[in-house]
Amino acid sequence: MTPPPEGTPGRRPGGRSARVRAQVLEAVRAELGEHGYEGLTMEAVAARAGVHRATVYRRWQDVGGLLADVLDAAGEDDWGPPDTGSLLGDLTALNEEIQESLVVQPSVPQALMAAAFRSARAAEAQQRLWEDRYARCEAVVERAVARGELPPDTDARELLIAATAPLYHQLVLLRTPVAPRAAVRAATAAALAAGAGAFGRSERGPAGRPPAGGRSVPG
Amino acid sequence: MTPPPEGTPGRRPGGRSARVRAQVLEAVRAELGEHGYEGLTMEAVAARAGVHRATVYRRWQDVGGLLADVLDAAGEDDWGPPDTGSLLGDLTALNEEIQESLVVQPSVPQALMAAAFRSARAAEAQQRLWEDRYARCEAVVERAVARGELPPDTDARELLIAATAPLYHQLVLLRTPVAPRAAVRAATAAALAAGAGAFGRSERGPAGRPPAGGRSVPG
DNA sequence: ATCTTAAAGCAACAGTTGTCGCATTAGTGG
DNA sequence: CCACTAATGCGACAACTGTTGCTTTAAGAT
Repeated sequence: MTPPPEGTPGRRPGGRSARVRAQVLEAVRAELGEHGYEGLTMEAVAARAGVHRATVYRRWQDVGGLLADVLDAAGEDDWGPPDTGSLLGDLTALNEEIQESLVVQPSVPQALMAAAFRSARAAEAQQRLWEDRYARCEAVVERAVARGELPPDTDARELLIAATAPLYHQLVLLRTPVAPRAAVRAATAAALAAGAGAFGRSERGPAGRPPAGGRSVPG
Repeated sequence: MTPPPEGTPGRRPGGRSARVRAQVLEAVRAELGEHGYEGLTMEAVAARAGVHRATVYRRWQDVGGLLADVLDAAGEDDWGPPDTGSLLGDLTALNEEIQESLVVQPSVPQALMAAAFRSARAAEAQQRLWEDRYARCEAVVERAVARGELPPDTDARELLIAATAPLYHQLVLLRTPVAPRAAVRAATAAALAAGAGAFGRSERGPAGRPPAGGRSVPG
């Protein structure tokens, strides 16, 4: 979050302010990568950024503010979901990406989730990021529907959550090591349920129609 | 966690120590209920328990230690999963319990999960609690298998995680309001996938019936 | 170039947090 | 009832955290 709204007249988005912001955000990421969330202090960030403590406090208030800014910056990339040609392939690849980002130690995403518990501002930023990511992933479902792999009234969000939630649950909440094939397993289960109409938008459960096309599982 | 192992000779588990512990743990729960996790300070807990600050620091070290003790105490109850007579009913009822405990504000379970991010000791205690709860829930799957609702080689833990993860994901991580029928939806999807053999312990995916339609995925 | 003024630097300060040595209390065993 | 000592109470203290007023720097405009 850039405290001074960038467009306001009288502001100075150029030169130093921008430089300081970049230095500080970079320092935050570096500290997160080295010491994780617990090790993240305003003091260390300021020192690493080569900036005075008071400056960091004034612009970002607290650790939550710093992370909120990092989160917002993270949402500005051009990430898109994998496109492998099949629903199961897409979901599996997506899960593998998720798994990879969560198992590295220390994991920046993990740290950001932790931060969301401590700071309301970080929580809001985190929510925006989730929303953005899941929205982009809806393309996966739309393609599957277009291919005839899924019923047209499939609730994309619900399917995506069902597919990805187990990995987050185990790696973030349960903190359990996951089996190597966990990504495929979760993707398979979700795809299977979706094919059977479990995520139809109509209030009725699994539709009466037979699961359309698509092999349900790889070899 | 009770720092002095209860059985050690020379210790004094009776009278005052036990009383102080009870007062402090009760104070922690009360503070959690009133101010949530962020509002939980050693100072406030000590004051509420009518105990000196130094005592709390000495016995529990930090906030994480306090919550670890609360978590361990929580695992000593006689909770068991619902038994409704069907797999879908059990999973749905379970999800509704979960949902209920997570939506009340402030939610003690949420606070405990938040704590697990901050303190290694709390994280370990949390892990023990999860393990205990999921282990107890395996009864649900065993009953379903006995009824013939599920293939005998169903991996109970995987099924349970698939069924419950979406709710945790939305309520804890995404912090999104969930549809009233979310509990049933997630339970249905998991039960459906499980019935099709998606959680079989053999390495092959869904077993039993051939993939419906048999059409190959374009790609 | 020069002026104006956001924004950063600086240092002193108050509030909070965690630690420590010592005095006091109260279980426990004789 | 008494002696022993683990555990708590107490208060002083250092370290850390965040705030504030003032000074200095440098971006942007004339």
